[in-house]
Amino acid sequence: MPELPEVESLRRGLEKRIIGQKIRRIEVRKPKLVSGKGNVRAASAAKKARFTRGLTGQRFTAVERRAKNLIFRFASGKILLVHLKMSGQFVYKERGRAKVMGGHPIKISESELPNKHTHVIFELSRGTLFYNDTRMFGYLLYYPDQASFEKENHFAALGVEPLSPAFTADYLYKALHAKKGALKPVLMNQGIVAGLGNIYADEAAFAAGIRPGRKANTLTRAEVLKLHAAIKKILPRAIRLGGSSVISYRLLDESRGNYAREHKVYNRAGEECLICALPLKKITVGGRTTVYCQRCQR
DNA sequence: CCTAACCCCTGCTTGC
DNA sequence: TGCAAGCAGGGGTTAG
Repeated sequence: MPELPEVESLRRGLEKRIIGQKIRRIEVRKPKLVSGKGNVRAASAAKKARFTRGLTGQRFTAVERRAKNLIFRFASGKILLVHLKMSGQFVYKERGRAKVMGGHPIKISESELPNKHTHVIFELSRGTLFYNDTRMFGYLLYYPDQASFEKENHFAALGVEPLSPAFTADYLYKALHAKKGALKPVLMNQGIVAGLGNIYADEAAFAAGIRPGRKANTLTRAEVLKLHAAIKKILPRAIRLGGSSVISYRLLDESRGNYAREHKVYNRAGEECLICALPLKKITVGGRTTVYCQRCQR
């Protein structure tokens, strides 16, 4: 489940590989994924044609990230917005043999693509970009220009970027104290902090020594400071390691991110707490599987 | 104003 | 061993 560090890692890989390249051909195998919300089957064919026509021949100029969204910009001003949701992934394969780019040899994948989970294929100048998505919750949205992108205002409900200066301990304190519910749903609320998901919410809560189920408005100033510092420390570390590869998340070259091996609680229910050795407890908070240490987290 | 439930979808896990 | 039901999960939407 790609969260901010995974999407950011992917963004960096995409930036390195595809900027400057042109889209030669597009094959949309699952029109639903490029049809936006409220899609009716009848509208899908038209949306697919619009998507394909609109982006064929376009040259990539930038790859940006907002929360867990990827924003591809083109020389013409056109825009492609992608959300990977649960299982979306991009894989890029350079045509021909491995060659050195940016000082690193490109890893040639062993897997065969396209496969049954490949829903959109972008043939680029020098290679092929595959969009795979097992659960098909993800989507790719095409905007003909900046104006239409802004008009749709897809990011209207998003809160601050946790790695931006706007995300201060004070901001977090106020947000937490404005809520009556548990801590974890607040951390995962994209309208408050944009980009945290199940993994990093649990990891941050552990690092701060706070139970995910604690009422958000009972956190002290000191606790919020620790939580804020934990988020500011964990996310860059995870990005540096390429994110957490659990389930289907892979980097652009299909390699795995290395942050999963540093998880202290996520996916470790029943295993020993790395601090006190007590078995980690698994509960549900806000409808999400949650793991924490009953002794180290208060 | 909030929270809980539902939904989208497939693959893995569990239980019989 | 096989199969069906259950579950997971981001996040938008709907119901309560």
